[in-house]
Order: sequence, then C-alpha cells, then structure tokens
Amino acid sequence: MRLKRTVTCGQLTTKNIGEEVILNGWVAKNRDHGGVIFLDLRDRYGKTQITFNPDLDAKMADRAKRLGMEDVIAIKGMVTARPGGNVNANLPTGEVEVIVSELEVLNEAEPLPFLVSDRESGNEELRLEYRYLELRTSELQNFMKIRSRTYQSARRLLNAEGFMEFETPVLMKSTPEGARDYLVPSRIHQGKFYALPQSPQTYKQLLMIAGFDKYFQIVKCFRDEDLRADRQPEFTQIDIEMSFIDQDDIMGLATRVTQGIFKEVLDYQLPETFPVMDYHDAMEIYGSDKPDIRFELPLIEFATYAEKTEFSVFKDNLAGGGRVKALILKNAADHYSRKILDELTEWLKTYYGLKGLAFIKVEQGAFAAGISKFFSAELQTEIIGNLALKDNDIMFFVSDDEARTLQALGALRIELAKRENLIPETDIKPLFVTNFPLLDWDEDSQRYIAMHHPFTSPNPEDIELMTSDPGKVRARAYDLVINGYEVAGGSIRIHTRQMQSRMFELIGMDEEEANARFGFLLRAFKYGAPPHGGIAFGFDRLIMLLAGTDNIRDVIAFPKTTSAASLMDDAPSFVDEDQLRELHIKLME
RNA sequence: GGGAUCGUAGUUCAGUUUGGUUAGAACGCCGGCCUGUCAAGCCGGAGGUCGCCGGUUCGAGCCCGGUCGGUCCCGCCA
Repeated sequence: MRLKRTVTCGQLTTKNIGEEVILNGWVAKNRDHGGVIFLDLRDRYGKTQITFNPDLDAKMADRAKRLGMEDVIAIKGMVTARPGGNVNANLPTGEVEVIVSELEVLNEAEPLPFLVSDRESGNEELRLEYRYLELRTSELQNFMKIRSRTYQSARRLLNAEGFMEFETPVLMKSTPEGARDYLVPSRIHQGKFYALPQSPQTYKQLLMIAGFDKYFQIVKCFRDEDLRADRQPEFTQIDIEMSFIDQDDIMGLATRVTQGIFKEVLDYQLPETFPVMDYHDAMEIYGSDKPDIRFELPLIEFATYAEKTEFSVFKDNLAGGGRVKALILKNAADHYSRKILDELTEWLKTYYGLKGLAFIKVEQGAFAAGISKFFSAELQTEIIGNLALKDNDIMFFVSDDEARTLQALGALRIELAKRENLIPETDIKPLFVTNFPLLDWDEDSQRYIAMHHPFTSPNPEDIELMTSDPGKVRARAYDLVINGYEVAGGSIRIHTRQMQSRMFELIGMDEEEANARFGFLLRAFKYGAPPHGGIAFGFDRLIMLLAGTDNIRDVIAFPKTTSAASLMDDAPSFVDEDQLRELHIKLME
C-alpha cells in the first residue's frame, strides 16, 4: 500500500490542527451533500470525519461519492478545525476533521448482510455466520478489548504472586468420569483415542508433585455437554494450583486476583474480603449453590407453621420427608393477578417438576386468596406477627422433596426479583461458597459420585463419616460466586495414595478400574506428593461480568451455537472417506 | 433426551387472530437532486421459492403433520 497510516482514527484532537496525516480504515458512513462529502473513517481506535470538497479537487470528490460502507481506504490530508457550530460532541475526535488531499482505495466491500453500525440490524444466526463483521461492531470490539486486558491483568497478577505459567497437553487420556469427552482418533494407534481435556486437572497435580509449587495456565477446556447462555463446548479457564497451602490460602489468592482484575480492567473496587457462605446455608437461604446476593429475598423455613395448617399437601410432604419453604414479597400483592400467578405456576411445573405453587396475600391484617382458608385465624395472627407481614404483602409457598423445593423456590426468587426490579444491575457481589458435600448419591447407577471431582479432599473432621455416612462428608471444596454465576471453583486435593484409593472405592471404582484410568496419578502419589490444592476461574464468565453481558457468546470471538456448531465455517462437517480410512473409522448407518 | 419460542425482500419487522385478486413499511442497495452533515435530507427504482417437505381445501404466508435451523430453559455440565 502507498499510504501507510501515521495516526489512528481515534486520536486526532484540536492539538493536531495543521498537521498533515495519513489515516487507514473502514468507511463507516458516507454523507454525500452533492457538493461536500463527509465520510466517517473507522478503525478499532475510533472514528474520524474525513471531508472531500469538490472546490478543492472535483475529480477526487467524484471518487469519494462512489465509496460505500465498509470499503477499506487510505487517505492523506490536513487536520482542520470544524467550522463553528459543526462540532460533534459525541465523538472524541468531533472537534476536528481531515480535509482529504489523497485517496487510495485499498479494497471495496460488497453490500453488507447487516449494518456494522448497528448490532441489532441482523439476527444472531446471521451475525454468527458473518462473525468477522459482527466483531467490527463497537459492542464486540469493546468486549474483546476487555477480554484482552483481562488476560494481561491475570498474567501480571499471578506473575507478581510468584506463579509459573505452563502449557499442558491438549491430546490426553480419556477419563470418562464427569463430563463427556471430546475424542480424537489416533492414526498411529489403531482403535485408540485421545480426549481433549475437560480441565488440566491431573496434569497440574502432577506438576505439584514435580515441585512447581505455584502453577497457572490460561487454558482451553472442552466438554461435550449441552449448551446454555453461559456454557460453550470449548471455554477458557484460568487454572491455578499451589502446594503447601490450605483452603484459606487459595481463597485469599482468588480474592486478590479477582480484586486485581476488576481494579485493573474496570477500575472497580471490590471489598477487601469476600463473604463466605456454607453450601448448606446457600441452599437453604437462596435455593442455589451459586446465590445472587445483590438482593435479599431469602427463602423462609415454613415447616413449623405448615404443620399447623389444614393443608394436606404440606402435611403429606413433611410426613414423607419433604419440605415447605416460603418467599415473601413486600407490598407487591397487587402485582400478582390470577393470570400472572397461573403463568408462574405453569413455569414452575414445566421446568422444575413442581405440582403447584401456593400463595396467600395479606389484606386488612389477615390472609386472603390462595390457600388462606387452610390457616386458622390464630395461626394467621401468629405468622403475621412473627414474619412482620403487612397489608399487600404476598407470600409464596413451595412444598416438595428437598431438592425440588429448594431449586424451584430458588428459581422463583430470581424470577420475582427480576419482575420486581430488585436487582441492582451495576453491583458486583462476590462470595465464596464452601463445605460442599464430597459425594452425591446417583439414583441411576445406585452409587455415590464425586460432586466436584474424585481428587477432592474430604474435610479432615469428617473422615470418620466416610465409613459411617458418606453422604454427610464435607469436601474441602469452594466456589467463587459473583452475581449468581459460578466464576471459579476449586478444592484441596487428596495427596496420598491411601486416601485416593479410598475415594475411588467410595464412588464404586474398583482398584483395577482406578489403575486403568488414573494409575499414572496413583503411582505419582507414591513418590512424595506435597499437600496441594487449587482453583480454576471460568474466564469467559468472568469477562461476561466485566463486560456486563449475560451471554457467553458475546465474549468469545468465534463462539458456537446451542447445537455446538459454528455457523461461520460450518463446523462440524463430514470428512473424506480417505481421512476416515486412515483413522480406521467406519461410520455406522 | 424433553419443553417453549422464532423463521416473510439483502436486513429488521408488519401481515397469521377470521384462508380469498397485485404480500407491505423501514433500513440497506441502484439512479437523480442537494456545498456543513454526523441516524444528513428530498425524489424515483430494483429487489420475495413467505426455512424445507407433505397434507387439508376450489384456494394456504395464514390451518394440520413432519423436518431443518436459531434462541431460552429442564435433564446433562466430576
């Protein structure tokens, strides 16, 4: 190219008036007045108005007339103050314009499938097909800048803490405990497969055994599971592991890293320490292991009152080991018509398997509507007094088995908060959730499965329970939760062969199977494994919070759709017979 | 695996409730006018397999069945 830029499109101000400059960029807009022609020239640094005047060069003005949106051009010209009254206050460069003396058209663009100036001008399917165009929009340019700054910030902070950065294999052994693996067939080893890592878990533990006591990696992870608004099949973690530490050390580090990132990327000051909540309390009070604590609206234990009602649903559920919990919305009963209550009920039935949603409203100091007739006058007075209910309050009740009650009411808590505008959108409220159960009973396979992963250390106080009541054993595991998103999760690991074998036993994995799958790790434990533990940040979710978006696709340059496809390059796709033959693979009909 | 919802000019949408002649608007595109705009303005034009397949009907963008694709959710995500 002939005209190489001397400045970017975002930097010219009145200070540059009188300078001759060269700009390169995309035509963002062409405003042709018949005589004078204004173009907005855009690059990732900003926009600058360039002006063609036929009085100065009629031929060039004619060429400028033909320039269309997203053409790539280079211009040389003089930085000039805009005439009085023509300043654009919305643009940092709005006080100046460049009067063009030379024009080089670097590449013309065809008519566009949607407007780069307006992200909403194309639906998502189309934008994903032309993702490189969507990435030109100011919104995604900004998200990618935040992402880039966050990489740098994380690296700087961890480096300052004395961590070493590593890379671990992407082609690894399949370990079919946990999420479904993405498999890669081996050409050389007929019939054998590599797996893409769900996380570099075992490698980082082996690096601890190797003596690299502070490890980190910004790493892609792959999980072949169904997608959500905050889940992609390939996603990025800031993976961290440390030796000779305890849970508090990891939580402290995670706190400092999170604070540092929010400070450096957003100049947002998070609290000095993050609150710590028991898993049990999170479930009981918020109905979630990743509670959004930007607003209160706690779940209320209602069993003792429910016992005194005449409502058989409550009493039967309690008798059968189920639960009754409630939510109170203050001064909002008039927002909940029959129609809206029916919609909420239908939603809870459909998604959370509830049989119904009960409610009462408070009117003139007593219960009204819903299931109020099942409460005696004395009971109503008692509840109104104890729970400080006022007129126009509405109380929702969910009663089912424990898991369903907590999950459904937790979901209702969020839904009601949205409807009532109770969520301070700009707040950032982190907390740690700790003391997760070590094991989860799996009905399908009639055995315990590891809730976090099978390398998680049990709480030393609960070792006895491993024999007597495994379901009660707490894990030394912790999640960092921000605004209802699980942003990071980790644990103190098992570091002795004995304990690891015991854990495998508990989840019903016999020695042979354990050796086949994790023998390399078990063997390593025999040669001086230090106590260690770590945490992994869901990098994309962290960016979502920093960017203020609720969609993970917004913060990934080339994301996949809900069906794990890439609309731009059409992956996945069929491959040649030759390729399959080389891999010893035959497709089933 | 299941549920909900969407699919109509290049694009965003209206039209579907109640089936009926030529499927509209805006933006973009093309042409013309216009010398200070910044969502520039004014005039004109081109542009449609109503996602696809099948059915009902004298007649389907509209009704029915299926299918493909997008999104959101449940299951799943150690």
